[in-house]
Amino acid sequence: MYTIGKLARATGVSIRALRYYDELGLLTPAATTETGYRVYSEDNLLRLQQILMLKQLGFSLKRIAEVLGHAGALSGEAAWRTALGQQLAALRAEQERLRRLEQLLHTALTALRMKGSFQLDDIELFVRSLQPENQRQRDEFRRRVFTDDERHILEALPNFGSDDPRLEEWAALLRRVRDSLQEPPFSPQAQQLAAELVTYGRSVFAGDDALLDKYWQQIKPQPGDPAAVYGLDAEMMAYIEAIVGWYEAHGEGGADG
Amino acid sequence: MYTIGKLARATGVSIRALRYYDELGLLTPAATTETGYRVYSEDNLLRLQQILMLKQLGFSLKRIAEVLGHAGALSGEAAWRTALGQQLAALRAEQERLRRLEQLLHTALTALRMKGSFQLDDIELFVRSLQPENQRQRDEFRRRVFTDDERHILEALPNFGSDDPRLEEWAALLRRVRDSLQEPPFSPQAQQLAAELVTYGRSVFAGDDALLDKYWQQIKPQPGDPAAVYGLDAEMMAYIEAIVGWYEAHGEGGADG
DNA sequence: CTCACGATTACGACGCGTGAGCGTAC
DNA sequence: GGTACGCTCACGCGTCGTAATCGTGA
Repeated sequence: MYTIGKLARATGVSIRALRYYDELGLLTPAATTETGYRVYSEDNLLRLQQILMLKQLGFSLKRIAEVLGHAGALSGEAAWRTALGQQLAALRAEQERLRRLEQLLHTALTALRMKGSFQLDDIELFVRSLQPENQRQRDEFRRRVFTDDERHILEALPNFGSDDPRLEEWAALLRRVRDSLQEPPFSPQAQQLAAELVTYGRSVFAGDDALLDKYWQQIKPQPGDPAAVYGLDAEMMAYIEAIVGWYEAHGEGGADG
Repeated sequence: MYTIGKLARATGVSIRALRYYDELGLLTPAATTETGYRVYSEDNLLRLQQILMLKQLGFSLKRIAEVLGHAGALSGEAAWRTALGQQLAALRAEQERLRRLEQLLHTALTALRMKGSFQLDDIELFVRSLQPENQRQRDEFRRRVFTDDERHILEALPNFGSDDPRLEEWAALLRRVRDSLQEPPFSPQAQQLAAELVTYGRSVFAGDDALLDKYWQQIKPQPGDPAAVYGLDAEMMAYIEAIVGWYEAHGEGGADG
């Protein structure tokens, strides 16, 4: 027999919590004194320990009440397994949700690095692009247009929701491009950028210039259309083509397409 | 200029939510008519979009109020980066919490398979064993006692918090052992179990019988002491030694240690 | 006059923490 | 008779959904 205070000390549960469990009907004291004091029995202690265990496992009090039942009997192994399995499934779903949130945050940080600010549109674009349906469409498109080897390289491109360090580099690069849109393509600043863009492109496309070109053509939006790849709207792509074109015609590289 | 209903339709936010944001001071309408109608401006719309964006990213309304400030000005890129970074950190912490919860649930399921029920003790044991300090102690102990090669094998043992399918096998096996504790070691049932235990041990210890023995000696608790490895208390281990001993002396195997 | 739209007020959900104000046990 | 313990309200937290009841606009 325990008073509420003793039970609280014995189990580490607060007195308030014990009264709350009583109020919920989750843990009803075995008896009450004439003066209204709650009196807990050993059975109460056992049930409380089951409650605490399920709480540890992330069950809500309501679920605990369902699982333990009014009687307090553990309803048999199969029922336990079902309850635990459901909890596990719910937990996994929540983890999946958080994983997507994390991708979104990475996206936001990258957008911030690219533009110095970001808007709802940026986020919405990514919420959409993370939908399974869009992923499927994109994959299907890639399967039609690219060979297996090519897709292998494309899938290794820095992924927007990740914390791939190359993303930071790419964001910084694109930001400088955006800040240089007024520069004529032949200016030293623009040509410096062109050189860095070419280097970056080579590195992420594993030196496969032809694939880079093919990909570049595929993602080019119509003027005014939204960017197919974040940060690469028609204006930016046109400018990049201009400076890289000049770079390849006159610059140090002077090489292929 | 929008009435509350138009703004709601334009943004997908419920009227109730807009009124709530007003009440919080998070989104105050630009004006109010004499009759009390809220009137929203284009600036209000922009601010609402920022609010929605941050909500997408998992910010609480209170955090949003802090980040956006009373003025509504975005406080500069660095401040944004800080806010997003903090949110990312919080998100990661939450993910880590859920990962541990998942391990706990796996543990509970395994305990259930082993014993047909489980208690707070079972869970507490694992809560403790998942503490970083205990992990460190165990690692240190293993470094003292086992060679690098041996530790390589030990680390590949089925891990309790995982969903390694071998765990299921192990749990089922141990449960049958527990149910057979009354059987004499030479009974066919006990000998069948011994054979399966030996097979299982060989498979998870990559055939290294000597290491299996060494490990077995290390985890053997004093009689009455709690099990060092879940499910392997002194009684169980003594019984397993008895049946496997008989098996190796008289059974089909008839082999080493 | 109607009828969609606006307003305010308040309860509910979750799991208690934290008082306030009072009676009880030792 | 002190004081540690118990009791019952009741607010607060976060984010609205869901009435209920009433006034306004076209």
